[in-house]
Amino acid sequence: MEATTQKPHRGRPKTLDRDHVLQVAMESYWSEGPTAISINEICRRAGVSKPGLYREFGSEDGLRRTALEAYRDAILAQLFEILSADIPFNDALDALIELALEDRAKLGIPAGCLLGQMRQCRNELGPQTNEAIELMCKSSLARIEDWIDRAKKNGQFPVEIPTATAALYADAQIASAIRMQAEGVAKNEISKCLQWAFRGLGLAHP
Amino acid sequence: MEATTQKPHRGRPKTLDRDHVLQVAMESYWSEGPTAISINEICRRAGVSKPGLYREFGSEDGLRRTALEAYRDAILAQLFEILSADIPFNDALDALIELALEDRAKLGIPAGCLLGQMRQCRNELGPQTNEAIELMCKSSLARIEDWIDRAKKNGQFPVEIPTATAALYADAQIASAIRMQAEGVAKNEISKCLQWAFRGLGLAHP
DNA sequence: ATCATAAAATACCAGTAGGTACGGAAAAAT
DNA sequence: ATTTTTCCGTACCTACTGGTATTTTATGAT
Repeated sequence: MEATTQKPHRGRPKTLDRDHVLQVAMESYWSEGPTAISINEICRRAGVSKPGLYREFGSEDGLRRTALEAYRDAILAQLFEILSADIPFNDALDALIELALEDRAKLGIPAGCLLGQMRQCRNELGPQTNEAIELMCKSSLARIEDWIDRAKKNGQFPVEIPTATAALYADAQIASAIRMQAEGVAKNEISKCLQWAFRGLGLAHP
Repeated sequence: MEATTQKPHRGRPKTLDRDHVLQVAMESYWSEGPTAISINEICRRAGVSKPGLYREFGSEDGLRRTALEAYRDAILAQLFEILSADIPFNDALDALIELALEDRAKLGIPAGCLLGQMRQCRNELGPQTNEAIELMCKSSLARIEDWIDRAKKNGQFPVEIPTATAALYADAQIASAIRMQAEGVAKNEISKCLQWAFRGLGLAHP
């Protein structure tokens, strides 16, 4: 890449706000389901014309993929940060739980997890989106594995538990908590569930 | 109800095979997603005309609701049977795990859980379907609670754990296992996850 | 001033969605 | 034989889907 955001200084200047469209698309897919919103509706909500959107993202598949990448950068990044932080395992676990259970309404962001939603209707999504989903799932899992391996080295996680399976387990538990939260289950109940879940791994968690 | 399946003995005899249509609809919704299949496609697959289908089920919402009820009677019934069986808690747990992890491909039935799928895209479904979903979720949860309460009485489950939350937890764990299975995770890995999950409740499970 | 370029948006495309009006056909009742 | 009742399916409706051809407009380069 030589000149990414460089102005091409020729032709009609573009007025389409790419980031705004992406924000609208991400929130729409996130809050109402990745297959529940049409391109037309996104254009309406973002205040852009359809050809404009197609010029920018190529296709519905391209838009969904890019929206998912925006979700990764805006939301999943927080998760990744906790996972890679150099802090005690239990502290990270607490931070993860706090992140998963934060009050979405108060923050003005949708409930649930866009990646989780897309993961569950992969067959309804295009190849680009599917590729992005797979990449992100693998990346997330790898980060969790790395997190667990580091904890093992520091004697904060039982070494006899296979890392890969434990990562799968942790991922599932967090996803489960987020899903419960999106369904309206009380925060303290979800908290209890997470405690039980991680106690099963043989951790001493207050 | 006085004459439910009684032949009305008048007018043109119906040729539409209601059960066949329901079977097709259930499997289609189940394997490809409750919002991924159109009425037209179901008609094609079932070999019935659209007005015929509408005569029988009233609307798409009605068909989805009825298909979900068929799923309850055909599939969830097995779960309910285990939950209400008069057997030791750990035996029931084993049976549940076995049911959740049975080889779907070998049985010729789709992976995943139709109720779980519908639960997660409720906002895309109609009022009838939503009502059925809520009823089934509540009913399932009540059966799990009853199961746990019986185990408590027999000293097979720690009484200090609140039944309602434990039921929520158990439900989430089973759903999680089914989801993992549908994603292609190896059976023994899911089995390990379930072991950890239920060990967290303080049960002595081999 | 003119030309090349790139982005704008209207208006359109074929296909399909959920849903129905309607005339025909098969049975029982008259 | 005719009527009544019920179900059949073709053909159609409007609305909307993802996607695009086309013309207009705004800029920099000549």
